[in-house]
Amino acid sequence: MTTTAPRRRASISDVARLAKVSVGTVSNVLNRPDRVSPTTRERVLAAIDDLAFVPNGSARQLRAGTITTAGAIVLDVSNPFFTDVARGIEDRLEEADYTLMLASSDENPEREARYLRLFEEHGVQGVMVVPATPDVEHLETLRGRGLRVVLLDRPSPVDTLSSVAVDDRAGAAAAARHLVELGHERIAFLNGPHTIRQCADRSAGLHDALVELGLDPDRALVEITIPTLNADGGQGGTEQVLALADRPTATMCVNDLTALGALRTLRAAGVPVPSGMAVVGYDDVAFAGELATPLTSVRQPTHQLGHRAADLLLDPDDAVVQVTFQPELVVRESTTGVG
Amino acid sequence: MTTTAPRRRASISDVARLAKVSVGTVSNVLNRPDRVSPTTRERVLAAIDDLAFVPNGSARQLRAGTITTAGAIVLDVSNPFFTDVARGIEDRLEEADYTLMLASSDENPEREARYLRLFEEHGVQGVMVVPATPDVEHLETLRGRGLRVVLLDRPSPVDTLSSVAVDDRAGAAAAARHLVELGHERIAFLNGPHTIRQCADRSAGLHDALVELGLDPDRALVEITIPTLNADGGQGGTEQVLALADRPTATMCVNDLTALGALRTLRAAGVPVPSGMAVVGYDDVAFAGELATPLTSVRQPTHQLGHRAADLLLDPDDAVVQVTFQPELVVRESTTGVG
DNA sequence: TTGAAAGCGCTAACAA
DNA sequence: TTGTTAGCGCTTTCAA
Repeated sequence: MTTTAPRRRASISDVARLAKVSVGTVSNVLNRPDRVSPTTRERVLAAIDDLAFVPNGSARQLRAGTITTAGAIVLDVSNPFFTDVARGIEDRLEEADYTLMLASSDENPEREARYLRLFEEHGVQGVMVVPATPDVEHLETLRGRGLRVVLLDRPSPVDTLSSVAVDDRAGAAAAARHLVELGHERIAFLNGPHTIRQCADRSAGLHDALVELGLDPDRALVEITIPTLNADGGQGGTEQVLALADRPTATMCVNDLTALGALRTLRAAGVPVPSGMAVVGYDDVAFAGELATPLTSVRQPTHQLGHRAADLLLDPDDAVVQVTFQPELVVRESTTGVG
Repeated sequence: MTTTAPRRRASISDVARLAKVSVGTVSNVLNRPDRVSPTTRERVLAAIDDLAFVPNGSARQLRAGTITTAGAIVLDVSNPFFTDVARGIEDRLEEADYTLMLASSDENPEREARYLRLFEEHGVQGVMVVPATPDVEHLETLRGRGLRVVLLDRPSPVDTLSSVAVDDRAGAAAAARHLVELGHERIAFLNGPHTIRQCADRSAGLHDALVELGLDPDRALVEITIPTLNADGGQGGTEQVLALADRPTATMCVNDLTALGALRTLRAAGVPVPSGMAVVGYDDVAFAGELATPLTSVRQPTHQLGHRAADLLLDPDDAVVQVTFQPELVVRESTTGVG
């Protein structure tokens, strides 16, 4: 084929003119073909083909008011945890013939706001968001304006917003209990800022468990705040842990990417895992079990999380529902050693 | 705050009425604030705030004709290779204040077509796509209609389309040479269908290298086609390799996710790596170096790939440019053993 | 079965 | 500086 110079997109009236019918008829061919006689329909379809006509979505939407598109904002698209969740969302949306616009806030509230605005401007049916801040007032406002809003991976702090979450306190507590049972009495926790709810909750879960087990958290726990929740953050955090005067014997990581960085750093420093330092991750991503030292991690039902979120977004009753899943500790050699 | 019942979104004329100005003035406040006197501007902004007015993107776009949004379609959002590429795209787009709509074709041409259509309907500035088929005619057509099109991770077969790619033949050839130098004379290749260009090219690169080294590809190479280019595919493919009568001594995988599945399967079967079976991956994703057996892999400049693609999409001259990056073999223990 | 026309919300040209 | 108005491309009455 020859590529023609880009020219104005054909519109419905171009089609109408070529097919010698009215625009209304073209629209009917598009939307209610049975109302059009076979012969004219044929003629119109031929014209559409001829002009390579693609209906203008903006115009359609402007007229119709709403569309079958939903938006999702996660903290980091390069984190397998979030892409697995996105996959769950997509799978559910596809059943309903909806499409997903996916964006990444990078844990930055301004980026989150920017995408939220973009989505709203484009009239999405609703948004699923992993909030970058504890504050969800802007999301309540959005809901007040008629958009569906579902909080992702975060229990709703208000009863006007639906949410789908995993019990982060329980997950972190399970990990802590496991470490204490193995005899660890001093634990480092590489965590993100507490403005991210998951981080705050996991920290609280650790605290709770330590107290419950009769340990003094102020003494048993060293929380190190890392700037980014990925391998680089894990590396930087681990360097700090290794420099600590009274070095902990175990490191708990806020997610598996962070744990990956931690393992890498420990290996480079010649610290054996788990005998020199036990390591626990969070998320149980696909590669966790295949690492040099298979990683003990807290598994979350990612796909289900996304699937359920999309389900709520599509709920015809627009009910407000809070769903909480339970995580599961998966024990591997990074805490128990070979065997 | 109290959540009010969802009602009709405020429009520009609602704002105008409340602020006692014309719609034109409201539009000016929004788009050319300096043309409006401070007092009226104040009044309009107050009204905007009052009504929680958000301009309707569809209407704006319908009027303006185009928007600062670009679309990208990759084969699989859960593959770190593609999310890293997406990250590169986003970073470049953000500089230009563009936003990205990301979608995943799952290697399915129909899904690709569906998203392409969605993007076009929504008037995106352009699309960056990793095509699911060798055929790019539909993309040329799209370009003929005035959309920017950049082929991602795939050299353009035509001179009307820009592309950003990595030399897949060279990457595969380097891996093959490495294996042959280590003494392997029978190599399994877990590959996807040749309808995916990367798969076809990597296969060709392997062939080339073997011939060049004086080996008979028909004897030295066993290509096994896997249905999905992920860990599950790698597992299934490896099971087939292990069942082969004349078992190869090395397995080359079309990507690292596939290699992950291969390593898992080999471990479960008690086959030591690399002494029982050498393994090579492709992409050199973040975890490749941290696996139980650190993975030899072909590194690609993912972030650059995306960054450059977005760059071409935004090019004011709309020039047609074909960019090819060179990959780099990263040798680790999955081929050389401990040491 | 088909056509005519109103109008979705916005921008931009022009007038006042 | 502000207001008026045409029109972007489409869907949807209502009439013919």
